[in-house]
Amino acid sequence: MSRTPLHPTREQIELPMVLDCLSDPIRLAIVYQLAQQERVSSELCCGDFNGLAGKSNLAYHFAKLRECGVMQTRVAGTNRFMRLRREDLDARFPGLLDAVIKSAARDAERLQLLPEGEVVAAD
Amino acid sequence: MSRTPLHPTREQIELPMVLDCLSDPIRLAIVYQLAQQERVSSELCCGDFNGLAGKSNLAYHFAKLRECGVMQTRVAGTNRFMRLRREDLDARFPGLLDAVIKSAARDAERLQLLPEGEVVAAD
DNA sequence: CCAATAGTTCAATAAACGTTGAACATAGGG
DNA sequence: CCCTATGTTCAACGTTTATTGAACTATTGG
Repeated sequence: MSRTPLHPTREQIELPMVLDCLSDPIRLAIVYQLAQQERVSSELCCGDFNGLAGKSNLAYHFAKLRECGVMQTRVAGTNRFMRLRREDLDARFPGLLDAVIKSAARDAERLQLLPEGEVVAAD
Repeated sequence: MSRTPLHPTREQIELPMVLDCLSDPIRLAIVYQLAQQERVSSELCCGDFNGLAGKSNLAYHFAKLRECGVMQTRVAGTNRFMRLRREDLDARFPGLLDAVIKSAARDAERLQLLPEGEVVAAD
């Protein structure tokens, strides 16, 4: 349980897999929160998403996001820190991630993107 | 079988549904071919996609693309003509469709986007 | 060393999905 | 009016998916 898990190389990232990842509401919320976090260039760990679903369900979605190349996991002690693979995604699919995040942000309430009554500063 | 089928309004189009639509290789290929056709501002009918899958399978995917608001179907005689709902999609999710189409175009071979050995002129 | 914390893995379940072929509906041409 | 071409609908199927709780692993702090 200790080694950092496997991630696909940039070239192995496939468009349909990424779109499928982003099409799930829970995974979209995870990605959205990771994107918010990019602004302060820091990472989030599993526990930060506990509002979205149960632990084992989250682990399932994390694995999918990892396997599809959407995010990266770094192991540190008992924590896993994750971040978007922004560079790789932008290189493979220019403009895609931004379009998805922006579209999601517009529909944030409808999509229940934030766990509790969290508020995000406007751009 | 004669009336033009139901389509969601622009506002009813949901991001996760659209992403899910585009995440299926056959549907992505359909959308890709429709996007190519936009250049000559004309439509395609069901038969034009026969290279991608069997008829009933295609009908299934067409229905999904319609229900999710990705494309529109117009009935004319024994034919159904379809086109992308470009304006609606661009209004709801700016830049998304273009990013997907462009990314798909880059990986056209890998994704087997064109039925037979078809060739598309470069941009 | 023990207990608590942080996550993963596994097995089980129900629902959704993609694919198939057969039957059906409709319109148009001889 | 029939025959054909074009698509849709339906039932069946096997597969994949998301979700759950329980068991497990690993690390840290006392």
